[in-house]
Amino acid sequence: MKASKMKSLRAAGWKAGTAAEFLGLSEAEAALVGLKLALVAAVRATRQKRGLSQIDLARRLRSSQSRVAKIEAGDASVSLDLIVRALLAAGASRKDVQKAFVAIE
Amino acid sequence: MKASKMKSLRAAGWKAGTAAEFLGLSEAEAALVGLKLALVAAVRATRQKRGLSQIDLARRLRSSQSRVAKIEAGDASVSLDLIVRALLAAGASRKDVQKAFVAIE
DNA sequence: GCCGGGTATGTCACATCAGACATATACTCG
DNA sequence: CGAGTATATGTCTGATGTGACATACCCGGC
Repeated sequence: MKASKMKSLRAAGWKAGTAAEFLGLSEAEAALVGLKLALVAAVRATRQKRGLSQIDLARRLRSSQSRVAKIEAGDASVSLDLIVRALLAAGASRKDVQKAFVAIE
Repeated sequence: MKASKMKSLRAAGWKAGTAAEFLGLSEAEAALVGLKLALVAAVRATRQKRGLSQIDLARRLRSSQSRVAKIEAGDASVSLDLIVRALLAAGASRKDVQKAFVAIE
């Protein structure tokens, strides 16, 4: 999806000044992906630390095992909202979420 | 949406052990809302610090002024993804996002 | 008064995400 | 080997989020 968006933008032949915006955009996309990956790792770590199976977490999340698997796999069809919800449902406190967020290098 | 979900759960007459889960859920919901509000405030602050109008930010985000307004208003129809994207598009660095996240009490 | 830039609010068609299910894979223990 | 448990992957249908547009609401200067 990101790649296709970039392609269409390129194909559109943007005018002066838009190049910087474009670069900024992809930079932002990369940052967002980084955040997601960090949180995703925290979800799995938190879940395992509590000795929960994906099914257990799915129950707490009121979702399904397959969706939990997708969350942890960093599947593109998973939103940041759901990742954070999963992290909280896994038992992470607000503070833990913050730490997970900061645990990016 | 949250309220309706809670209602339907209540109406469903949950079994033993589910009560704690239910409480945990609403707690998580509250934490998520808190995170969103903190980030939303950061979006407006960052945008204004850079002297950008909502229209300017909308352009960078490749979205519309009305959506930016909704983001900053904490509208329920706005996802965490979009809030973070807006924050980044407003010029916030990854570090700034982390700080915004931590700036919750 | 009335413009003008900036912001807020409501609506809608379309895109994306969600939960659920089936199914596949992997690993352990008899 | 088969049975059990945990996780991964693909695909549906319905729910939710999105951009765009119209329009209303401010407020400052003219």
